[in-house]
Amino acid sequence: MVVTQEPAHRGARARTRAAIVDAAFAQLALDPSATLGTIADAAGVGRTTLHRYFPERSDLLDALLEHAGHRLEEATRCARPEDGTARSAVVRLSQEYLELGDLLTVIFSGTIDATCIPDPDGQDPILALVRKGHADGSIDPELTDDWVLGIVWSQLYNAWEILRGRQVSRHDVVRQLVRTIDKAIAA
Amino acid sequence: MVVTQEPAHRGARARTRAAIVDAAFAQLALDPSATLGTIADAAGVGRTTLHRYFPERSDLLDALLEHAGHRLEEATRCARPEDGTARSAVVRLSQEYLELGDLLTVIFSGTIDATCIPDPDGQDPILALVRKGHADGSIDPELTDDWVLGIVWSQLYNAWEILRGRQVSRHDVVRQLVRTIDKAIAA
DNA sequence: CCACAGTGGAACATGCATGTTCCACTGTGG
DNA sequence: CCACAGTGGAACATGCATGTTCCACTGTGG
Repeated sequence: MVVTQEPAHRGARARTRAAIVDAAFAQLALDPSATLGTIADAAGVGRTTLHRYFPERSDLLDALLEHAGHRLEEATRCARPEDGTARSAVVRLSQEYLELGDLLTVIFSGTIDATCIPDPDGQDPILALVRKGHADGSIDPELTDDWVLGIVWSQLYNAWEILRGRQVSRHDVVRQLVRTIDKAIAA
Repeated sequence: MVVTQEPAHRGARARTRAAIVDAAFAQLALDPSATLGTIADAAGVGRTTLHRYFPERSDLLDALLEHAGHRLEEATRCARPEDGTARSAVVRLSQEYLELGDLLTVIFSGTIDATCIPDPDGQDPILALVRKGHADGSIDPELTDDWVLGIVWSQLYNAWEILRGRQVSRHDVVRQLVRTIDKAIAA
């Protein structure tokens, strides 16, 4: 019975790879110029092993980009962007994205270029919602699409920074994030 | 007639120094790990000259910190933080700070540590205003001091990014910045 | 016109991150 | 128990940013 390509070592390789990717997000969120050695240490693997999975730094960054793309897609799906007013969808989307944690910081800091993450639909899901919100009148017409997009991302960044820095309850941060974005973009 | 310590070369030295500091803000805003060579080029001086003014990278960063402190103080003074409600003062302060340009990006990105910039009064002027706003009821009591502070900084960062990236009128950006912060922090 | 401040290029030492190669070790599936 | 995938350390080459030294050049104030 043929299962997959690499029946035996698939588990180990996948686990090591995931550990490196996770550690990379964590370390690059702390410092965008984090060393490969630092990342390897954080992942609990040798630097040699890291290079075995990602021969060059850019290969690792590519992997982060791809991983980020999947996570964003998934989060977008969870937020059910089609339901209710566009404004309420933007708020729901923000909550989902907050779950992405360090990934937000890495995207926002420009360490990986999120504009290279095309949705399956081919465009930024938040931007699409903002346009819809301007059309259906649920989002402040005095604010441009770009500006509203910026509000969402910068508040997400802000929320995550507060969440990981000080000892604040996740619940309080989510409440304030939702409240802030909703107030700011409301028509 | 004794004027100052260095009558002749004061002008030249001061000008070169200022050019380096300005270029450093510009380049570090583009990339926090910008090379000293890049900064020297941008300043239109040789790398040797840069090292003559700032023997080590950290000396340059120290100078940026000090310069930022003065600019922030000046901007704070211009905003007349004592006038009107604390909320209106926060909005005025934001407008003044936006004038600081790349300095905002450099502070916000953590390239220089702004928490090391103590006001003459010994504390962050925005934070002081936020506390006052919570006391006088002009700022949303559902949002913590830290959160409101974060809103202001992240929106300033956002505003400056939009202003320097795309070709948008300063006027439109200021209008949206003021509107966004005012709406978000209003009680 | 001369002295001197200010400058920039060339050449160098140094440290450090990156990337590679090789080898010994470990654990697990057959 | 054996074969082999997976691993990590050691040792090395390389590139690049940093920091230093030295010297020739420029411009300006006296």
